[in-house]
Parts: sequence; C-alpha cells; structure tokens
Amino acid sequence: MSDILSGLNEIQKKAVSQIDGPVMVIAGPGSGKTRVLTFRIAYMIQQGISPHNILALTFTNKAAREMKDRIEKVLQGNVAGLWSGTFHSLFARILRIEAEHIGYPTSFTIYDTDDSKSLLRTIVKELNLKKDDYPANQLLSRISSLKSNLITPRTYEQDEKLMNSDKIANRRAFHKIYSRYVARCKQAGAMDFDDLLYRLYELFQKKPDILTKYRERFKYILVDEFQDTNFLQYAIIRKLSKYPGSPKNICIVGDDAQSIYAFRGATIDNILDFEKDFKSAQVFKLEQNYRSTPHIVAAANEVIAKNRRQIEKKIWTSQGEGEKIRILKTVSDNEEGKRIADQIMEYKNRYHVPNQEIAILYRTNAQSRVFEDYLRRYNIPYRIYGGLSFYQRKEIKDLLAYLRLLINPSDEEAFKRVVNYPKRGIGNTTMDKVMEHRTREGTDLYTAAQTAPLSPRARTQLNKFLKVIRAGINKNETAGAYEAAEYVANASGIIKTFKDENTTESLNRLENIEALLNGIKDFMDEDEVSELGIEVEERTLAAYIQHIALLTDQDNDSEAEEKITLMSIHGAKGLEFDAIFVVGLEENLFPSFMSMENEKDIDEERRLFYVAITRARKYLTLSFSNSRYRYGKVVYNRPSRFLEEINAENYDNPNTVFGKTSFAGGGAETTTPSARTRFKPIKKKKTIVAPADFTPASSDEIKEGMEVIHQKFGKGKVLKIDGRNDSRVATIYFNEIDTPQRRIMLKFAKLQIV
DNA sequence: CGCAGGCACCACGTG
DNA sequence: GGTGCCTGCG
Repeated sequence: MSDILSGLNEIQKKAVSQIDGPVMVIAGPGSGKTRVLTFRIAYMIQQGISPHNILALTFTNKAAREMKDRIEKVLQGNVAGLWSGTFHSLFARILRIEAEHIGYPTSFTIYDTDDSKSLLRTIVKELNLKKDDYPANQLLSRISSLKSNLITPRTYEQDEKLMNSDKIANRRAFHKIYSRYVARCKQAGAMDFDDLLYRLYELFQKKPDILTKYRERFKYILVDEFQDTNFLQYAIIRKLSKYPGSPKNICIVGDDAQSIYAFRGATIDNILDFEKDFKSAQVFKLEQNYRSTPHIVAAANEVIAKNRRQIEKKIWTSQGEGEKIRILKTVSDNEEGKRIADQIMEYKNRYHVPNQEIAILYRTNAQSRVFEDYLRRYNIPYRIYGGLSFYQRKEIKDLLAYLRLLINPSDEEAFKRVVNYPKRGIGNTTMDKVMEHRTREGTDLYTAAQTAPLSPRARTQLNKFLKVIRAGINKNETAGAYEAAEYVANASGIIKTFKDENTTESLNRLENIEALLNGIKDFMDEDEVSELGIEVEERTLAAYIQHIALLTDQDNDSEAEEKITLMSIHGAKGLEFDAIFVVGLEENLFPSFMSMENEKDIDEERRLFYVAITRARKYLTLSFSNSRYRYGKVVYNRPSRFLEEINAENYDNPNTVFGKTSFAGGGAETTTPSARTRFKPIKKKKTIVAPADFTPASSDEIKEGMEVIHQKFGKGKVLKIDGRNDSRVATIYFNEIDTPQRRIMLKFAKLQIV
C-alpha cells in the first residue's frame, strides 16, 4: 500500500497521480477505469487530502459503494466524510439540508415518474383539455428536457419560438400545464427527478453564500461516466468547480463511445465542451483493454468506426487468440430462447463457465420472457434485472404512499393514491369536491381535506382516514419509523384486506408488505451502512423514503451469486461477464424502430451495441430471429445491420450473417470464413410468407409427400405423418431454415398446400 | 359509490 | 400480453 501506483500501466499511473488541476480521462471498455478512479482517490487521501474534501459522482449507488470498498481496502482504513454516490442521491442530500432556502420543507418527498404522470393527467383534466392531445408521457418528457436545459415556465413564456412551436403543433396549453405542474409540485412539497438537479442549481444561483460553502468543501471533484451527464448536471459541476480563484481540481472519466443516454438529455457535447471550459485540462486516454479476447476487441472497433463524430481512440489487447464470435439464427423468438439455453448448457459443461459469469442482454425488457421460460425448464438459476422491481409493486407503492404522507402530508399524489385504499367509501365525487375546495382556498390537498364541506357520510369516512395519518405522524415522532409503518399498515386496513382475501395472490402481497416492514426495521437498526451499503446521514423515515426513491436497478442484487444474469443492455453498463449473449439483433428491435428516422439515433443504438459486445471477456454470441411476437402479433424482421458491421473474420460462422447460407444439407454451420470477405448488405427479402396472403388448409387435408408452406418456417415437404385424429403429427423438412426437420402437431398447424 | 367488463394504448432505455 | 381508464349498471 506504500506504493499505490505500482501495478498500473504508464497512462493509468499518470491519470491517477495528476491530482491538481482539470483532468479528463477517456477510458475505453475494460481499460481499468474503475481501478484508476479508486486508486486516484486513494492516492489523494494518502497524499494528505481529507476525504471530507472529495466529491465523487457516479452513475449508480453500486458503483459508488464498490469504489468506496476498494478505497478502504487499498488504504486499510476508513474514508469517512467522502461523498460518493449518484448525482440524484447526493444532490438530494444537499437539498435536504438546505431546503428551506428555496421554499421547500426539509421533509420534501420525491415524485417518481408515475406520480409525475398522474399529476399531469390531473392537470390536463382540470384544464378541460383532451388527454389525447396532451399525453402524460410526452408532457413529462418535454418538461424533463426543459428543466434539464434550465428553461423555467417563465423563460418559456418569454421564448417566442417555443410558444410559437406549441401553437403550430396544436398544444397551445402546454405552457399552462408546465407552470401549473411546477406550482403543484412545489405546493405538495415534492420534487420530481429533474427537480433534484434543477432546484440545486437554483439554490446555488440564488444563495451565493451556500454555493461558497460547498465550493470550499468539495475542493476535489470526480465524475464517473461523464458521457452520460446532461447539460444541467454539467452546469452544476461547473458551478462547483469553475469560478475565479478556483483550484479547478476536477477529474472527469468517460468514454464518448459508450454514451447511451442521449434519450434523457445526456450529450457528448459535455465531453467536447470540457476541454473548452477547462483549457489547461490534461487528457489521458486509456486504450489498452484488459477484458476481452482479440476477436471481441476487433469487432468492437469495427462497429464503433461506423459512427461519425467521436474522440479518436482505438482499443487494443495483448491477449492471445480467443474464441470467435458465434451467431445464432432462429425462426422464432421461442426458438431463440431454446437455442440460447442449449448453448448455455454447452458453456457450462464444456468450458465450466459458472452461472454468474453468463449474461443474456437484450434491447428491451419485454424480451426476457422466453429466456426465463427455457432457463426454468432447464433448471438453470437466473436473475432478472429491470422490469418490475420490488418497490414498484402495487402493494408496496401503496404502503409507501402512506408513509410518504407521514413525513409530508401535502404530498398530493400519495394522498390521492391511498385516500380510498383500502376502500372506505371516498369515491370520485368526494374527491372532486375536495379538489375543488383546494383550488378555491389555494391550499394543499391535506388542508383542504380537513375543511371541505361534504356530506356527513363522506366526512366521517374521510376523517377516519385523516385520523390514521395524524396518528401515524405522531407515532413516527414518538415511537419511530418502524412502529409508525407497522401502525399504518394495520390501521389503514391494508393488512386486514389481504388476510381476509386469503388467496395465494393476496398472501404473497402480505409477505411483500412484511418484507417492506422488515426492510424499514433493518434500515433503522443499522448504525452505519444500510444493507445496500449506501451511506445515509440519518436514520429516519424521511431518509428511508428518499433512499428507496433513488435506488437504481443495479442496486438490488443481494442474491446475484450462482445465477445467470438477464438484463437490458442499458443495465449492463459497467459490468463484465465471461460469456455474453446479445439477443434480438433485428432491424426495428435493435436498432429500435424509434431510432430508424435519423442517423444520430442510429449512432446511439450503435454505441449501445458497442457497450453490449464489450461486456464479454471470452465468449460472445449474437442471435437474431426471423419472427417474434410483439403486442401479441407475429412480426417479421430482417437481421440487424449491426451484424454486418463486424468483419467476417471475427465470426465463427459468418455465412449466417452475410446472406449466402444455402441451408441445404441439414443446415450445418460448419463453414470456415473465407479470407477477408467484405460485407454485403442483405438485399434478398426472406421468403417467409406474409400473414396477409396466407390461407391455411384444414389439418385433414395434409398428406404425406405434400409441399406446404408454414407461417414461420416457410416452404417444406411433409415426410411422414403419424398418430391419428387429433394427435396426428407431421414430420416436415423445411429447407429454408437452420434446423430443417420439424415435427408439427397438425391440430394446431397453420399450413398452406402448395 | 363500487364493481365488472370492455376498451385503448402500450413499450426503448432511467434516477 | 398487461394495465389502467371509462362506462354503465346495481
């Protein structure tokens, strides 16, 4: 530990030891980025810099935790006082401390996307607008991007261009919705995700002395995954580090080639601007890849070379020969699931790759299902990341809504969510009255609920609800968070409802409620670090709620060991595995149909593909399917253009990609790559029949020796039919597909006779 | 006011 | 294939 620098390569050493002044580290995949970051902080502390003066911003809580653990190990001591975490969680921490300066209560709550959308829907309704003209999703993403670009409702109004574009686009009311949304969030004492950034910026802008306080504290700032920061995040970083007399000790680490969050406002302009903003910045490029074998590295370089506009670099490896990239071509998404499960078995048996070193990566979470099915069938343990997490379950969100009310009764979304849950006879009519009263009085919903004139019956019921909340608030203050939560879970009737229902479903929900209560207990009892390892300053219900709101997908992986990983490519950023399967490589899926319009979006998809393949250490498999289910319908897609962007010599079975496969002779894929075949675009449309002109024959018309067409498998010849009546099975040879011989249940088959 | 059943729309990715 | 919203009835 006396020499932290030993064991690093030359460039890494420089990136670690240059601690004064602005530094930009461009780090290719697998180039030891995390190592550099952790060693850099450890080195700083060893040089006598107080951890208290260091701010390290990462993308996930997990990354922050890992970093901290590793620093502690290197220094064999603690790093108390170091602030490391996500932008959102650290900024929320500052806002919690300074809330009163911007007119927020210390106990402000955080609206998640569902809350925001629900509020927007309410506002649209209040303004008597049609929800089809103002879909909540679009409104929210527009508002989010405005906030991220520091455009407030006021500056919006003064911007003729913006106002005009709304007129043209027939959404004149947008400005009204935006300002009302902002006002209502504030009135409810709530911040949405963007507010956690925007309000901090506002705080720094309005209160110079507070800004100074944090400037003096955070003398050294590090930002990980800088390519994924948006304009606002960078603006805050600049506020903290760029001012007259600033030491400008700022280090950003990133890789423009791995920028995959443009859709939420991230811009690689930030990387390009950094050098302009900090003219004296020293730039280090980490290009040696320690992770992957040569074919994978070569493929990555070939793919990313197709993008225009990027910082020049080329990753390289000194590793010897490794496996070539495999391709799987299948006829359906179902078969894709099966073939991949088969290959996983092969990896396990032949190469002894442990489960936790295997990952299946897809573009959209909806693709996970088939893989789940087959992994379960093969008894291979797996874990799915993303999709509905524990905290997104209905029963959990309901109880959390109650808890949110305990710390902030003004929280309008929480109030509406549970005022009539469990059912207590407070329906739309009553709530409309309360809402009207709220508008008339200009108060928050909670206050209005206490004074609104109502029918005696509604009043009694509403009072019962308010009483539970009041008692809960009281309990929280006197007895503590766990006791309050337990009280509310019972007094609200949630627990009773599930018990009474007494179905497997409801008992399962009850278990989840209990798990949540236990989670609160753990959180409160833990004295330093929560089970998730995220350092929190205080142990209160408010801190717990905030902590939950800011969890990231990668954070809940306590039992990841011994299991195969299934996740979206976005979720896989920063991770690595021995064996990677990138699935669903089809046009309209990956690249996504949303990106087909313009080159810029395709570039982002390509970077996503780049991220996907560079997760692999040794084995990489790419798969695509001719057809798959989407919205319950079969769709046919061509193979992804990205497949052709990898040079044939890096493929184990290149003919599968380059369209020359004859599929004759049993569809064997044993062809060796012929020299440096340059890729040809796949022009030939697949001979799969479109559903429109497809008229299946009835099953008893099918006879041996017939030529038939199958909706998915294409043309084939009936070799044999066995069984009788409903259990008749035809053995058919489909010469257009990979594994041509199939057995088809005639009862279900859709076959057209040629 | 509650509930059942029909429906539209959805879903690309996230703190 | 799922969810959340609307409608119409009891």
